[in-house]
Amino acid sequence: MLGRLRLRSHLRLEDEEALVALPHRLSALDPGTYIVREGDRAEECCVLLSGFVYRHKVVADGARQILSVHFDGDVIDLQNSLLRRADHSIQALTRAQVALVPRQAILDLCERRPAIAHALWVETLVDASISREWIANVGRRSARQRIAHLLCELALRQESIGLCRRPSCLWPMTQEQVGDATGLTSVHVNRILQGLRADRLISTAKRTVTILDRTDLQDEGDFDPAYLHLARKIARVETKGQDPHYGLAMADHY
Amino acid sequence: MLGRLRLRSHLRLEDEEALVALPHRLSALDPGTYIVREGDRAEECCVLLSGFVYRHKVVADGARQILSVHFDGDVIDLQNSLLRRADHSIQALTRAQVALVPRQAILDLCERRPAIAHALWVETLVDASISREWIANVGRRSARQRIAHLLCELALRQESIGLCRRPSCLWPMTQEQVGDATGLTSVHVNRILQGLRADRLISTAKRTVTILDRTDLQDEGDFDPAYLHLARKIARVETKGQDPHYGLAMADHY
DNA sequence: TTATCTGCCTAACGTACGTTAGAAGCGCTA
DNA sequence: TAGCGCTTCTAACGTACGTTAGGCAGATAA
Repeated sequence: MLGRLRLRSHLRLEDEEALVALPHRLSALDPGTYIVREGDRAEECCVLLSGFVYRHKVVADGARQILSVHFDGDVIDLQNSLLRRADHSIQALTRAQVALVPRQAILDLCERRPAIAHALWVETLVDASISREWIANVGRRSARQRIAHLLCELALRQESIGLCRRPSCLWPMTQEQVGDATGLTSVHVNRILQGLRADRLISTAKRTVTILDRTDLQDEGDFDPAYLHLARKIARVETKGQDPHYGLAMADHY
Repeated sequence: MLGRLRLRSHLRLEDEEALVALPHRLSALDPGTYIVREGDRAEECCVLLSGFVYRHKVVADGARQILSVHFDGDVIDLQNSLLRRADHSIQALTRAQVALVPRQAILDLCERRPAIAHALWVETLVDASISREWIANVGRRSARQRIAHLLCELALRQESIGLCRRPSCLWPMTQEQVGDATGLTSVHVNRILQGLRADRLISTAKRTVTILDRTDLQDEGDFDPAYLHLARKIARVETKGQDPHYGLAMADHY
């Protein structure tokens, strides 16, 4: 189960056993629960087993900025646990299950097994790459582009781990949360989403989006998946429009 | 000289010698020169010895978003060289000197010396932390806050490595570049800078800013230096208002 | 000196967003 | 079935920005 932390680096030896053997405790979280609060000194590192969580910061006037959204298998706070003082909060978006690993255990493991250190490092680099794309998204794109881009990212990331099947994906965010992720207000998010629906780009059902025209939506959102550093295989599948369980990722980096 | 890559992690043993011994070649760059272009497959990793560089992305309509600004001692593309395919460009802002290290040499060194791997990892984590702060800056703060925040960040980071002395710091960016970093237009940047000058918060001379009231500017910009993960020593000096050469950093994470 | 460039600055005008406030719908629970 | 809370949606109005289009000053060069 913990092995599901699916390190994407396919440098997988019997290092995997060492990972599964890490001491940890499981925890189930209700929506809205804080996993880490800005300013905390984290002693444990958190691996997300199921559900959605997001990171966020709060600025001067109380406005919130969502920094990233995570789901099954993501290691969600290497950042906070290695740098010690958390510079942002992490909160459950849906009901979620996490495994908490003592940070020292991870550090020791990294020291003993360079391959694992490398794999985790790569995870944080991809995470940073996504952050950079978000800077560009929020800084230089129109509201419609921002939301289309976010939709494409979440859909593709979910597909890459087999969390959803092709035209549809999970979309547990409220419009207010979408606004917090894109630097908009919920009112404006509503306007834009209606526009995307009217233009037959997406349709929404309860906690789910269906992307009616992938190519068009990617164009609308100026979305180029390169920044996700997914495997070539995924990219190929994408163009062929098949519908398997993907279950792999990350081949670009070696 | 290369030893100046001053890894901030003060976990410094004779690992330092191994770092200095890395094979590398030096290169001098004119302003505007590209070090890496989005989409490149980088074979070398770049350490900035002197001068300013910035990372950026270009979005659909040709607008540019600056993602970060770097100066002396920063390792500026671990990201691009470890993930192989560059997801953003890196460009010289001023005349600059860089050392180029073959990426394989770095990987080998990391494998042999976990302490170095750890130190570099921490660098990338701090880099990611700064990116997250920029998301919040660009997504949820007003134009005035964004610019004040950027000023505070660059000033403090320069001080932390002894690049400038207290009230003033280097400011080699044009107003257009400030706009590209904050998601604004150069016209509006000009308006805001004039406002900050009128309010006696800053004054500018050629390629230099003087921060007339640090506390006020930090308040204006909603700036809390925690996300830079600098040493406690710096934070202390800051409140006492002394004026030494700082020359250290990064103590939070162990 | 004039020429050219780049960066700074100004002004008039336009608009993609935000703000406020509330209604309508949808699931809970009782 | 009523009641509650949350989310979606609507509408009128306001504004912090962007856009366009220059003019001006300081550098560098011929």
